[in-house]
Amino acid sequence: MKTDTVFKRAFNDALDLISKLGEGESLPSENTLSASLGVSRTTVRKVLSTLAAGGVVSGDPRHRIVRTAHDPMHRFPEAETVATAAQVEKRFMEWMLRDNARPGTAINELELARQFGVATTGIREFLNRFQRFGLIEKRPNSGWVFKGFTIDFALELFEIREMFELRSARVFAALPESSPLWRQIELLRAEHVTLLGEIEERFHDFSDLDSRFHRLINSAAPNRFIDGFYDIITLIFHYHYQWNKRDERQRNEVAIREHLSYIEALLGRSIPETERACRAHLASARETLIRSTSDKQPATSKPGRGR
Amino acid sequence: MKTDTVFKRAFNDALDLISKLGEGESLPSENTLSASLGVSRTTVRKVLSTLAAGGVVSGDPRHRIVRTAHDPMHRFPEAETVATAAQVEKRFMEWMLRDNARPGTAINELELARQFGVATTGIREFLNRFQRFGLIEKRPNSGWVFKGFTIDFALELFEIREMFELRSARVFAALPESSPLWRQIELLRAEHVTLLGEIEERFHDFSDLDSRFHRLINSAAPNRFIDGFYDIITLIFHYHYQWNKRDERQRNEVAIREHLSYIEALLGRSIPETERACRAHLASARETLIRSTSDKQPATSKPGRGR
DNA sequence: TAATTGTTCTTTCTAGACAAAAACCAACCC
DNA sequence: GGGTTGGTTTTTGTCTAGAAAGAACAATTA
Repeated sequence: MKTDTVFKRAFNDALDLISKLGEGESLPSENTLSASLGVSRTTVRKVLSTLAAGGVVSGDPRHRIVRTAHDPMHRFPEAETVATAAQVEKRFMEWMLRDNARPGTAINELELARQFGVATTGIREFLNRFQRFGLIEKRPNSGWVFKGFTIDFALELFEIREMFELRSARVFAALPESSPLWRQIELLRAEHVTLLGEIEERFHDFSDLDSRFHRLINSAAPNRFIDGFYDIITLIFHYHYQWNKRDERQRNEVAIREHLSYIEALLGRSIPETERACRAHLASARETLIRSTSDKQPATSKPGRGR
Repeated sequence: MKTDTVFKRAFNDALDLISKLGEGESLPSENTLSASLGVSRTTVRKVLSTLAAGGVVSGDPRHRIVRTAHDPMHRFPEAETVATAAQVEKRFMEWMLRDNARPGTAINELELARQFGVATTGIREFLNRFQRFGLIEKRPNSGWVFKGFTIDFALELFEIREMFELRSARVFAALPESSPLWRQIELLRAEHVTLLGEIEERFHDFSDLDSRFHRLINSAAPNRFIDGFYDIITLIFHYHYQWNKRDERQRNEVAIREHLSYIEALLGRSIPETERACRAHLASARETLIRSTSDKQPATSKPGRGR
């Protein structure tokens, strides 16, 4: 059966929305709500009827009115608002990065399903999508092998990343003056400067800024395969940095400064300067990642199930 | 329920194997058969008991003997020996490339399942794996959109392909004399020369040779992401050329000659020469692909299901 | 008549079931 | 005692089912 996480998240969002409205104010139409909550009208109607049943909005469908803006119904817990698929991703990344799974470990669909509390279908679907990240491999009729979050993985990842990023940076630096990207990168520079000023409190915010910066560079000449590759980078870094807090503030400060020289070089329209700054930044990012790879020997227990 | 395609293929292979043995000869052990048929011993035992029931081999398990080497039991039809997943791939590629699906077409899991005669699960699994090929895109809770086998796709594909192949070719040309790859590429050159001599009859064999050649180049410095990208190339070309027979003989002849100059350049250890030959080959391959892309306008009907 | 709500139909997501295939363990045997 | 076969257990591949979410169509209201 499908979970109703979409409904629950929409319901919570609707409560937020209502609390911004005053008491006695009228609600927007179902279509408008559908757009602002990002769900279908069917779900909006379910939310509205739940709200009406709880006495938060008044009855007339043509003219719904907010009854109690504050102290409304209780929200659904955060955990119930994420789809199974998303939860599987989170739990798997946790298993892999935080629990430091050994290279060569056999992945058992059934066991993971039990461990994560979902059906095997959900695990299979995730593993199939995750395959492209190069960290697992399938043995037909047998199962999956975890190849390990190793130095090799980091090196291969960064070899491609450097090729792609240099290519995009060169294109970016050669962009015509009329390109709207110049304005966007100046805005991003400002964001970097601001964040640097408040680095002590806000260093966690760098992760998102980093992703947006690199994706902006790539947007100079869009290529779906490069975009797809950046999904890998983003996912790995997102989870990796969530569980590797060592020197986080300092690492991020260094990275921001590297970004700033990189941006300066781009704004200076100098391709050699850009390349230098880009290479320097990627080299230090690579070092950070390598330092935390679990480069143990492959598990001594039978690797997978050989025939 | 699981299909028994593994058993049926193993059974057919076992018949082939037996026909190579004489009548009265004794069969290898279950373990040996398991290795040579590429299935588990469980499946081997099922095959053996079927064979015994059909009177093809004698009874004593410790010493099985071939009864009738020729005129044995009837083989299972080819179609029953391929797993559902593989059939879905074939049918989908057919739908996409041969039936020339329009860019923007919504992909309906249920409809495809009905059309292909499999359960929706099979379709979902395929689509999830196929997503990385950059030809489809997912709308959560809604469905998939086919982005089209367009000129843009071909251009983006070849931009990456050129980056990867030039990188690998440069590494290859700089390989030490002691590398075993030099011997391998000489063997491949010989295969090219042979095929060129018999091009009139054997031009279909080029597809496989092409794939092996490019994968050899890439093996000079293995990178899982490049390997993964070559899976895309291989799949696209495999199916594409199966349904685009126009000028096939001539196209392949040209490609073989290009490969040969490419190989000569590599054997000459000349990086500039190698780059030139590599670029020339990829440019003509790109032209071929572009010429056959379905570059129609996106379908005018609602693209996907917007909210 | 254009936007809004009501109703119905379709499709996606997830659980659950079950045979096929693999893996494991025990007995056997020159 | 290492290889071989006989049972048993575990896991994978695929189908079916059913509620949630989306989409389409009809009715209604201003």
